[in-house]
Amino acid sequence: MENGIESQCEQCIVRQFNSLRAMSKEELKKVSQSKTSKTVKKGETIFEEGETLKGVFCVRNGVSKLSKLSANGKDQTVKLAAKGMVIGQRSVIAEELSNLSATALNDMEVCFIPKEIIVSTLNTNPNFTMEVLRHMAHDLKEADDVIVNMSQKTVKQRVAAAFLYLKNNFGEDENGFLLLTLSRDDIANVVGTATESCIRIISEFKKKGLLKNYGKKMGIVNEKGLRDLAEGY
Amino acid sequence: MENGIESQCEQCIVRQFNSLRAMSKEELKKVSQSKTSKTVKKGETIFEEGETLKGVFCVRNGVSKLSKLSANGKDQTVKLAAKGMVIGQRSVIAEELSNLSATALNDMEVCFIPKEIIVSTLNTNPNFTMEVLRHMAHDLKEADDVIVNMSQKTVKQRVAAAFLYLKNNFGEDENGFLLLTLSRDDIANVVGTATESCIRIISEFKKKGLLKNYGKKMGIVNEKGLRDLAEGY
DNA sequence: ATTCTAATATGATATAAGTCATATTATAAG
DNA sequence: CTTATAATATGACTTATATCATATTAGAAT
Repeated sequence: MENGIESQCEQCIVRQFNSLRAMSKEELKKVSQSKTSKTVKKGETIFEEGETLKGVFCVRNGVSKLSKLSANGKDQTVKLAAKGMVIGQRSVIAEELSNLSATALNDMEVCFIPKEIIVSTLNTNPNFTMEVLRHMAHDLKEADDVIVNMSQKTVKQRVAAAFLYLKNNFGEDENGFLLLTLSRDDIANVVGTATESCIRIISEFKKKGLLKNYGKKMGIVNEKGLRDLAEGY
Repeated sequence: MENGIESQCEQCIVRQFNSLRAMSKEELKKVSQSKTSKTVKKGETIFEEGETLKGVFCVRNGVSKLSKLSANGKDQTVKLAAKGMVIGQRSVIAEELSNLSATALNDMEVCFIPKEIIVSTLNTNPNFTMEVLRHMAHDLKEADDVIVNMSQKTVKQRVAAAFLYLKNNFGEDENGFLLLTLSRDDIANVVGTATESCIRIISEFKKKGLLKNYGKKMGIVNEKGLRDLAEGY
């Protein structure tokens, strides 16, 4: 849709971090031709649980949560997708309805890539297929870890782990504040707890000198302390 | 190792249920030649968390739990692998240490398939690769569901769901008893709860006419009741 | 049978964490 | 600037579930 220099996937830096890097020049050209860029405002959804996806989305900017509504009406965030990640792959590959919703946690720029291109590349380029498979294997391992954390760690440990995760995956600025700013409610949905519990624990962590904040921005003060807390008791 | 008629993978029925069905006749012949069958007694481990797997295991008989030790020393079962399932694939594909341990929940027969054959087939047979990818995509979806259940459902709901899962995946005999008999402790590890809590809830379910037992064998009496319980309140 | 050990059962208690209520503070909208 | 609305904070209370203790029962070993 857009036609700036960034619209050529061949030159897109973001691609280096996902399975698209295993595509050939010609395949990338096709992707470039058929892809559409779009902006998604904070809070808007990219796709919904139960939808049939017509393609995958490559995150160029911003962060999306992948979440699922539970029977009791609460939203559980299963994964956060940052710049460079491709979302919707699983449903396209399995040819199933999406099991997750994708919602922008801040303003985003995403590229939509029609599933036909993904499927045909999977059928013709074994390197690409293997790369996708490796990514999926990695995602599966991470999901296993989340299962164990959910069932075996206390809410306090999970909140501590969540902040370490945010630092490791999204980084911090020169003053030690996390680049990804989430509301308490968003964090609660990642951790799988009530918003009030999340707020209480964050307050406690601030009092204990583990976390700091400057307005909405949160920062880690004592990383080792957080890690100790997240691991054992 | 063994040489009965069953040792020819080409004829093995079990194969129909896993990704090996996408292999060609010649590939299966190679698998037949290099595979080894072995029996694993109840309680023995097939592989341990942190091990480098030299291949994958195809379950011919019995059931294995795939579990991970949490920091507090408790064992969390992430998945149960029944007849026909291939375990260890994820680690072989990602070329990583295994993130899970596999332990026999009853006496098992498994075939070991060296990773070289798996890797070379992945590199040469796109059908096989796609089949493995589809399986992995399915596993990932299931893992997402487990994450949501773990964080959003009560222990009671999860116990109810576990019995429904056992019925759906392992079946029941003519008298309505589950074919897979697990100890309370095993069930507790699947559900992610304390053994005592698990025992208590099962007792309650028996009193309420949801479950029955005959010695160690457990059976579902009121499936709808269990389902209602597992879903909402 | 008899003994030993593991599995199941149940009570008592402590505690983590959810829920409901109500402030207080930010941020957006007019 | 003022008002409205959303986000954060904290208190009070309830409940689910873990933990510790102790029976009871079943299964294995001798």
